[in-house]
Amino acid sequence: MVNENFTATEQKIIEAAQLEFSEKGLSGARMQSIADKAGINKALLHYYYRSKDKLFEVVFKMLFRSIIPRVEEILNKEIDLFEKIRIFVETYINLIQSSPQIPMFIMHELSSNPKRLSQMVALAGLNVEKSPLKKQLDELIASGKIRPIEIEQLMINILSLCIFPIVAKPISMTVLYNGDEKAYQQMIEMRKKSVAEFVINAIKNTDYEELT
Amino acid sequence: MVNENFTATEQKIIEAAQLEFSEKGLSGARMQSIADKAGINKALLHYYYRSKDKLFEVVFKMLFRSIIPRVEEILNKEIDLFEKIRIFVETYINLIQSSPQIPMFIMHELSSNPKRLSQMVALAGLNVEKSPLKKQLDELIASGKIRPIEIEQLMINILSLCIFPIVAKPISMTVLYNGDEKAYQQMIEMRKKSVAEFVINAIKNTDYEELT
DNA sequence: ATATACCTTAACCAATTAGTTAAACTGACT
DNA sequence: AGTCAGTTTAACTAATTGGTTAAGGTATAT
Repeated sequence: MVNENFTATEQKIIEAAQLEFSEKGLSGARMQSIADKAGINKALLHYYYRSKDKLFEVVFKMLFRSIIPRVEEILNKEIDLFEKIRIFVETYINLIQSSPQIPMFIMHELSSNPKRLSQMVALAGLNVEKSPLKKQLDELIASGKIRPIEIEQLMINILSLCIFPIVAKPISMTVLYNGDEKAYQQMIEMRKKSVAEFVINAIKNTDYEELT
Repeated sequence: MVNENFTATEQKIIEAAQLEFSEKGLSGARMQSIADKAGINKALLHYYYRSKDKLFEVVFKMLFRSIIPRVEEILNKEIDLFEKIRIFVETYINLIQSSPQIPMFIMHELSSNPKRLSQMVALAGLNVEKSPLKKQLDELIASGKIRPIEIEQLMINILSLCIFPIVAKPISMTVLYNGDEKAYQQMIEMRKKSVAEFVINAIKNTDYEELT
């Protein structure tokens, strides 16, 4: 996850910081605690990253930059849309599951400081309107194979279904499963397949076969 | 929103605190800032609520208790499932839209302190498995009108689709709409109808009419 | 060998901030 | 007139915490 001409110590720091920031947020995080987690001392921590804010900036940008390419790669692949949705959902849920605090971290900090994002998006060069995915989607709609839907709505629907249940783990686990961790994990596991089918059914045009 | 044998000052405090906690989280919130927002002074703030933690507890519980009953009410109504989904989605998105920081607030604080929730759920007496909604859903599945789906999965899907786009406003607005606030608002507006149709299409059994 | 980059210890400063206290004011109710 | 809850002002404390500094340790490379 962490790489890119970083020394071992820098890596330890970044990982520790990522964990601490995810758990506590920017204001809740403690430099001492980050140092402890990284197995170093506060002086060294400041030796590498002048201030908490600078460190935060680095961690945040790195995370963001590590996610976007993976998403784009799948979305612009030249495969059948339904297959693409299946692969995306499975890959993405796995990704979030492997570091479940990250979406919360990103969302929370962006929500208290929205400016942070704009530069990064510009930097990442994202543009949904001009993506191959949009073209693919529009063709399928034109041919009547799927119901009309805007690409933005489809994307946000898929992302919602993947991210929310994991970000809101305490809520879903407690409210839906009375705190049963296993039942919750089982649900997430099922979702790696079921979310894609849910989405596909939602957009598939059922009149199509008759029309052909 | 705030009520329940509170004096005017208490109400002002609660409202101010809710706002501050939502924006900044527990650790980021400042008692002085809450006092300012409430138009009172710090001494009086502490006069009413001994400590930041106590105040937080009160605000948090209140919010939680104000949401659950509204959700339950709709879900247990005796109306057609599809109609119920339509009403729920519209009502719920409106609810979140009117105080968009609240879900983030709840999610973030639960995520850094999951224990908080268990008591509250017990207190609210929620039980999805025994809800009228589950009975209704199972009957429709048995009759073949809708595809098999667990009530937990359906619920989390609906909640995801309603909550996430609003909680993740900075992300969706920036990434999907290049920061265009109006386009974003328009999307949310559309979702009040489209999410329900999306869900209904996803679960509706298309073979049903032929079978009848 | 000595310079240089990395690292530790430990003490320290300055700022922020939760929470307290005391003294005084206000207005309603008795 | 007097009591009392609610309120203000302002000064204070005690703790936390971000950040600094100085002195010294260790390795590797030149």
